[in-house]
Amino acid sequence: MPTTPLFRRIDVAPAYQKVADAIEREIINGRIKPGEPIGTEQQLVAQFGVNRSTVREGIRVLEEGGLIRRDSSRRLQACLPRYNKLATRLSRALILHEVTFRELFETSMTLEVASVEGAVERATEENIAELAGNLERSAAVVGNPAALAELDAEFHVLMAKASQNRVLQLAREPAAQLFFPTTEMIVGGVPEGGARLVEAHHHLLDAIKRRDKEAGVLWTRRHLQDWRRGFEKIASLDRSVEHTYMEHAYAARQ
Amino acid sequence: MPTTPLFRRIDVAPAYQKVADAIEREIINGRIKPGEPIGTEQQLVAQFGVNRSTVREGIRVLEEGGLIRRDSSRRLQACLPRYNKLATRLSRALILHEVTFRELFETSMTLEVASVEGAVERATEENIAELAGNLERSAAVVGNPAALAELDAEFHVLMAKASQNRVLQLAREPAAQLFFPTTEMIVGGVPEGGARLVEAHHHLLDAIKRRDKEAGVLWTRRHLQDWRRGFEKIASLDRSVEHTYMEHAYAARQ
DNA sequence: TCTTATCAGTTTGTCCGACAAAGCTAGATT
DNA sequence: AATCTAGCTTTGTCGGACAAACTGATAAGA
Repeated sequence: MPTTPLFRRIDVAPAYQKVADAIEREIINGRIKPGEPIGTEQQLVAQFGVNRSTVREGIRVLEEGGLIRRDSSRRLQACLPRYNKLATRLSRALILHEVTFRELFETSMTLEVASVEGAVERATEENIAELAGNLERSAAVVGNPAALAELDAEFHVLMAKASQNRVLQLAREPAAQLFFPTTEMIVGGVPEGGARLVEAHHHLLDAIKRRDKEAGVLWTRRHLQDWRRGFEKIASLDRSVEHTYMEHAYAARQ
Repeated sequence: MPTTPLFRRIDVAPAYQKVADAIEREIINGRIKPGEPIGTEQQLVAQFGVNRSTVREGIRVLEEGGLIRRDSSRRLQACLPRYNKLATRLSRALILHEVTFRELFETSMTLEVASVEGAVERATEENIAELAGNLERSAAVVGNPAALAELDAEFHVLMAKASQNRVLQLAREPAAQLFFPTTEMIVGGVPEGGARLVEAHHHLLDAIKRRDKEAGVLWTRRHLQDWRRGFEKIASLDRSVEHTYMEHAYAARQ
C-alpha cells in the first residue's frame, strides 16, 4: 500500500468529454452569453485540435444537456436551458423509477399550495390577466375534456409563474407533467367534472385578486382533492405511474 | 394555399436522433430493462444500417440523458437515470437563469418542510438509523465547517429518503444542490453555527422518532431561518446565485 | 494443480478524407 | 432596386483506419 502519492491522478476523460466540458465552462462562467454563437464545427476542430467527429460527439452532449442549440440555420449558439425540456427528462426518470400516483399527488399538493401562496403574495396585473384569459377560455370548453385538461395544465403553470419564483416553477414541472395528463380521463369520467374544475379555478383567481392566501390554499386543496377522488374511481393511487399510463392513455404520448 | 393535405409531414430528423429515439423507446417501454446490455457499437451499426459515427452521436445523446451508461468494461447498458445527475443539470439551469437566493430559500423551505412531514409519518427503523449515524458523525466534526456542511447536506437527503416519496426526493434536489454549498460559509462565519446546526438536526431526528410532526416542522423552520440569518450576514438574498457564488466559493467547484 | 504470462480477437476512442444537401453570400441580371 | 444564380460554407453522413484497453483462452511456470 503506497503511503505517499508521488503522482497525481491522471486525467483520462475522453476527448469529446473534454470538448464538452470546455465549452460548458465558458457558458457557465458567462464568457459566452446565451444567444451568442459558439462557432462552426470547423472552428472548434481548429481550436481544440481534435477531429470533427470528436467535436460532434461533444456537441451532442451539450445539446442534450440544453446548454447549446442550433439556430434556424443550424449554427451553434449558447442558450438558456429550457425548464420544459429538462422537466421532460425528469418526468421520464420518474416513470422509470416506477413512482406511484400517491407520491406524485402528495408532492404536487405541496408544490401547488406553495405556488398559490406565492401567487397571492406577488401576482402582477399581467399575471392576473393571463389567468383570467385562461379561465375565460376554460369556461368556453367546459364540455370538452381534452381541451379543458390542456387549459388546466396551463392555468397551473401560469399560477407558478405568478408566484415569481423560478425555482418553484422548475420544481413543480416534472411532477405536473405526469400529473396533468390524467386530468382528461378524470374530467371526462366524472359528471360535472369540468364545471367543478372551472369553479375551482375561478375561486383561485378570485383569491389571488383579493390577496386572500387562506382562500387560495383552501381551493387548491379542494381542487386537488377533486382530482384525487376522480382518479381513485379509475385507478389506484398506489400503482406506478408507468403501469397506469400503460393501461390508459399513455400510448397517446406521441 | 393548398386546402387538402395530400401528404403527411415528412420526418426529417437527423439519423443520430432517430437512433437515440429508437433506443430510448425500447428502454422507456421496458423492452430493455435497466442493467441489460444494449449491444456493441458494431451491432448497433448493423441493426440501424448507419455509420458508426452516427451511432456514436446517438449514444452520446442517451448517455447525457442518463438513459444508458457504460459499465466497467465500457459496454453499453440501459440504466435508471440517477436523480443526482439530472438534478445537477437542473441546478446549472437555475444558475444560468440567475435565480436569487430568496427564490431558493422559499422553495427549499417548502420542500424541506414537506420532507420532514413525510419522514415523521413514514420513516423506517433503517431510515432513523441512517439519520442517527449521520448525526453522530456530525457531532464529531462540529468545529470543521467543510465536513459539517457535507454531512448537513447528507442529513437532508436522508430525511427526504425517509419520507418515502421519490418525487419529493427528486423535486428538492436541484434547489438543495445550490442551497447547501453555502452552508460551509455560513457555519464558518457564525459563532456557534456548527453547534446550532447539530442541535437542530438532533431535534429533527428526535421529532421523527417520536412521530411528532409539529416539532419536526418547527425545527425545520428554525434550522432554515438560522441558515437565512447567517446568509444575510455575508450576502444579499436578492442577488443571483450565480453572482454570489462567483464572489465566494464558486471557483472551488472543481 | 494453481498461478502467471502470453497472445489473438473485440471494442472503444480517435482520426482522416470524402460527399450530398441545405444555407449563405455576393456578383450578375432584369 | 429587386431578383436570380452560381459558388462557397456548413452540417449530416459515410467508409475506412489504427492505437489502446479489455476479453478470453491457451501456454508456461511454481
